[in-house]
Amino acid sequence: MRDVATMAGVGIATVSRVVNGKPVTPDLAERVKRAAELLGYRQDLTASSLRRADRRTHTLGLVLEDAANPFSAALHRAVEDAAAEHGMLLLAGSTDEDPVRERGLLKTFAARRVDGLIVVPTGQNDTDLDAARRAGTPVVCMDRRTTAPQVDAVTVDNRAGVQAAVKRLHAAGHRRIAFLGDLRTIWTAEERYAGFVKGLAEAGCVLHRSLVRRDLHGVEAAQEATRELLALAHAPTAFISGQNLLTVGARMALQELRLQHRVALIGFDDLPLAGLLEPGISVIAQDHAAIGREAAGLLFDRLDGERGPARHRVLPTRYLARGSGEIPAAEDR
Amino acid sequence: MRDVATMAGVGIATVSRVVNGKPVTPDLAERVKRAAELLGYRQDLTASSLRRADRRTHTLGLVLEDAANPFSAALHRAVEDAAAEHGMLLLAGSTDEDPVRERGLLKTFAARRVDGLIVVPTGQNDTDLDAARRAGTPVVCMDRRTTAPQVDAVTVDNRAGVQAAVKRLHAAGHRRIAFLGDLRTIWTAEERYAGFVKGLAEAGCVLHRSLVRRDLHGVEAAQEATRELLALAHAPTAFISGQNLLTVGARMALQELRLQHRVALIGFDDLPLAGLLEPGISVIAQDHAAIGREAAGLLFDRLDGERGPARHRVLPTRYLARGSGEIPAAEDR
DNA sequence: TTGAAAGCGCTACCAG
DNA sequence: CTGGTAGCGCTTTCAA
Repeated sequence: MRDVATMAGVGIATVSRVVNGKPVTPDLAERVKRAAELLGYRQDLTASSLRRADRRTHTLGLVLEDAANPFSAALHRAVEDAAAEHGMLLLAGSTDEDPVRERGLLKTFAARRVDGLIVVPTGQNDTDLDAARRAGTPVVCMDRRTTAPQVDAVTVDNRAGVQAAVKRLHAAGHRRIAFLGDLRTIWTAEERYAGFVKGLAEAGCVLHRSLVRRDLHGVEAAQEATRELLALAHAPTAFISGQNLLTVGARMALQELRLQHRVALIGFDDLPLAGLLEPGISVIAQDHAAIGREAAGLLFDRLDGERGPARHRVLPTRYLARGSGEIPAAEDR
Repeated sequence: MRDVATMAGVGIATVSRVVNGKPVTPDLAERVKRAAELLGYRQDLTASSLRRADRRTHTLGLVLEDAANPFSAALHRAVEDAAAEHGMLLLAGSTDEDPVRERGLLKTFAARRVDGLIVVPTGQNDTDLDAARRAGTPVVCMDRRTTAPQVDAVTVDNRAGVQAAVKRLHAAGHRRIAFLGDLRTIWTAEERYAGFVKGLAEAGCVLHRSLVRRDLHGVEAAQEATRELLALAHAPTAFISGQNLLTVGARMALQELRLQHRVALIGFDDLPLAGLLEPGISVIAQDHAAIGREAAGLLFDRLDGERGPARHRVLPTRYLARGSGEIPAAEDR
């Protein structure tokens, strides 16, 4: 920049003004631009934000469960688009539900002075989230809640979604409904299970503890659990799966045993291609784009100075009937 | 940091040494740490990299086609893991195949002084990639090649993959094979088409221009094209689809017409759940993790000082027979 | 081993 | 409107 100033025969401050589009005599501006071009000048945003009064880096930190999971990917893209509208870029990282990794990400994001954080929290690090916020970095939780104060969250109505699904299954005659749940440390896993319990209770249906399998993580765990449940003397006639990979595992087990047309299955969160299966997988779908957009919105509020207590936006789920959730209970069994 | 120094009664340089783990008398180090703790000191990596001799930001720029696409997501995660091993973080953005967006991303990544770039290039910005490299930022292309010099690339053997698929279909009696291709600006789309042409030629099979549909982008375009092809007087008995979303669209059209068991389909790139469909979708699969890992490896080489000409790593594809590619040609038609 | 001081590239302030 | 100058938080000489 100094070189550009020298070459253009102007002060260094003028170059800065030109680069930042502040009012400068056209003649000078032209000279500066030419010099910048000739010298191959490249603006340095890191130095700029260091000196700038607001110290903004125009960077957001995004903490996901696993960037490779289609669910996380959809959130990522939604946040990216919202961020781009505000001229912000995303630093992203995956936790794999490991609080140590989460902590590491939060720390390095903080050290890089991100303007804000959007986090899918593991649920075992609430103090770190609070610490980040106290240090001046607004934090918004996405997909899950947290207990940290002044940390906003946007989630879907997990309980209501599962509850409605249970009612449907009950109405179709199912009395032995199994539940597959993700790690109990995950907020949504607990919420969805709560919805399951509530749904059964409202339907006046018995909750068979032997048909509940929680703390399952990943396709294979669900597949194995489903196999085991189906081998039971009084096997379930329907399954509710609390996460997308678990749904895949459950369906794989069902197809292994050629039971996909006889045993009902409703999954939480949609899957690509779910509609092309025979029968299609019925799901409790969430609007990923809306979740990400809303989370970004809450964050930008905070960046604009909002100082109130934690806000919690709850988005509705939508049931997509594709067949697997519409299988009636077999007469006997 | 100055405050910490004052409080600990040491020089500011000593605090820097402690923070960076350089040798300091244990007694002093202890005092510094305590002061830092008390004052809630948080390291500022942006300022640090500004002053540091190597000027490294420990940040990589990742330019994807669409962060929400499972393919991009898998690459993202693979690169993230490799980056994390080297203590690097990822700035990521999507181009949607728009060279203007790509250019914008490259520019802002450069302004943020990323240490290196891993790019899935739109193919319409090769000069910008070269410009980045000339400015001192090593660039590696992932999934696609580029003509820019000294820009490494890691791709799969697209031609060989499609070629082998064509041969399989031909051996199964297919003589009217359709091809669905993505935007022709995309390098892989052209390569895959080249493989299609070569495969037909080697099999001594006629290339029916009317069965080739290129420049398709997204599920719906492929669905519509597939419908049209199937409505032809001499409809194809088999389809090869050159991209994952196109495969989905093709399969949707096939199922609409209940032809999924009669018309063969082979897709390029695997899809989640593809194995659960009836029939399963046979695909030419690529190892996303390997692609990402390899790309990161090439980049770290460059960061370690490698100055040679562009290197191009070609990874093999693997054919996954799941049924849809094993459907023989109907006797008549 | 330590501390003082210079300065990374930039913006903010102030005097002209 | 413009240029000089101070200084963002840090690392790196360099001398003690």
